[in-house]
Amino acid sequence: MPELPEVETIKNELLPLITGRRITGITLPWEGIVKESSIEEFRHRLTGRKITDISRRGKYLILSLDSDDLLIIHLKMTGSLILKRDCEEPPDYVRAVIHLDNGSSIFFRDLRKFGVLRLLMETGEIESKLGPEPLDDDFTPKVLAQRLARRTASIKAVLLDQKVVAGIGNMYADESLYASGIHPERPAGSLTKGEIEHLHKAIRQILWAAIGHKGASVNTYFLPDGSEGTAHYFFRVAHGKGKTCPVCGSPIERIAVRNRGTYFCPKCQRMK
DNA sequence: CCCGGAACCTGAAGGC
DNA sequence: TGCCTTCAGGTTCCGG
Repeated sequence: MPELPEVETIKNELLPLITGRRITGITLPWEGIVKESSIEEFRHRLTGRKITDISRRGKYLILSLDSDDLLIIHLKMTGSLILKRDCEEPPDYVRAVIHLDNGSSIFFRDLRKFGVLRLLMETGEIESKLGPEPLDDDFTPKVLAQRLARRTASIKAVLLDQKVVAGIGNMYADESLYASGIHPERPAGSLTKGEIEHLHKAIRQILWAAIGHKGASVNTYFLPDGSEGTAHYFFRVAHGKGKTCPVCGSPIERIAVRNRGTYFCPKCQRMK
């Protein structure tokens, strides 16, 4: 499940390999992956264009083109981008292929077909859906506090809201709440200043560390070369079925918050 | 605006 | 063995 660290890793890995490359064609084994433009228009606007940059905002990947179009990629839950030579065996579940002028292609594989490709002229549409980048310098505890204030929903649900903070998903929400000793069902607006400061620090540390480990390959996430990240080896509660708390030894509990599997230590993360 | 639940999808895993 | 149910969890849509 690609969240901020996984998407950041894909961006970092692809950047030196595809910038400057020209797109020679698009293959769409599943046309439903393209949103908001016709297949013909999509192909036409991409074919022959040069990729000038690749960046990330929240969980979105943004390929900049020399036409000033932006190719917006969202991997949703099971998407990954695999870069392969055209002479190699293609991966399974390929929904789109971006053919490049150096004999390689970017394969968008996505078991569950939730992934999305769309062309935009500017980033306004995705900016309007996203809150601050948690790793930017201007994401301060005060900014987080303002975004949690007066919210009655659980802190877990609010952390998953991309308008509050961009890029946090189920795994890193659980890890951040565990690290800051906050019960996932606490109303977001009830957190104290000290708890918010702790949570803010935990979010940044955990996301930075996960990027250092090139993301967490808990399910269908792979790096563009097909290898796996190792961030999940360092998870303390996320996907912690049958695990025990590394601090107090209590069994990790699983509850559902907004239909999300939520793991926490009932002793270290109290409701108060 | 805020909140929670359903929908979108497909395969793996577990129960019987 | 095989069928059935449940689980996985990012985003959007919809009703309250």
